[in-house]
Amino acid sequence: MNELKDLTAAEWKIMRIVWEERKAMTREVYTIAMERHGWSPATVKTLLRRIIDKGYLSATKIGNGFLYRPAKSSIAVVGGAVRSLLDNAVDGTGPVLAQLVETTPLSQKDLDILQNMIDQKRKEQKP
Amino acid sequence: MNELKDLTAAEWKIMRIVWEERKAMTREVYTIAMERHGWSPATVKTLLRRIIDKGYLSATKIGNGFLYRPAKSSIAVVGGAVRSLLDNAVDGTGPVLAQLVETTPLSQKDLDILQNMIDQKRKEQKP
DNA sequence: CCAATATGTTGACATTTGTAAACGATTCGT
DNA sequence: ACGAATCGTTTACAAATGTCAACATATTGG
Repeated sequence: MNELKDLTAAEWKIMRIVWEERKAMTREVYTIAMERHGWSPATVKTLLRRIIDKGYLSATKIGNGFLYRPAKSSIAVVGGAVRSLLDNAVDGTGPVLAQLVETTPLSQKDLDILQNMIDQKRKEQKP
Repeated sequence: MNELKDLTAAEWKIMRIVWEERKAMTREVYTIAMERHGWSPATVKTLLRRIIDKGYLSATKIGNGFLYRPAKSSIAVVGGAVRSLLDNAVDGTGPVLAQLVETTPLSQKDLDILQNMIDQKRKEQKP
């Protein structure tokens, strides 16, 4: 319902940290962001606030500050972003997905999952 | 070699038009952009110049103006953008790809292409 | 050849994004 | 209870992006 504004490049990096930690306080986030991107605590604080505003993180007050947790799974958000990019694929999503599968390292298990997904899709299409 | 700067949202829309037309002059592009997004010719001109600067379009002078053509295929550019997004998928690319296949409408042909890609991947993995 | 038309270029301006310091409120250690 | 450490909030500012008008120039129809 709520129109989610897209994440910016810097915001993605912060989201990734929170997704990895599953939940984290400001301190945790900016410690990691410091090592990983050399960002100052102030920068991280600003980004966290903006992400909250966009609705990708939820925060609950704990003691001094907040505990942040993802408002949506990374699969959902990344998947959504990718899907919106795929709309730019003039030659169709098929070829792009193929190129992706081709150039991405996938485990045997990943391949099985994809295989199943495709088989199922096929059935649904022939009722 | 040349570090391509990312396209912005508005630039993607212009690129899509040129990819569709395969080649086009300014007039063509902004006529379509006008219908599709309500953009003024001036806006389109600016965007075209910026995209040229970023290296996603090449232009050859023809008569009064320029003939633009994509410097790279949409599959390559879109694929690249998607791959870079997938790096944000904490849970692994496998699940995201699965979710994508699941939620994207795919033609029978698309499914075949994917099927092939997967079969091939499997072979490569069992030497 | 000249007026009408179409193009590229330049300049502009509001908004968003990247990056961060400073300040005031809050909490914690002792 | 009080000073030290921490947090969130406010403010700032340069760069990038979204949008576009004006102008000088090139092209073309008559």
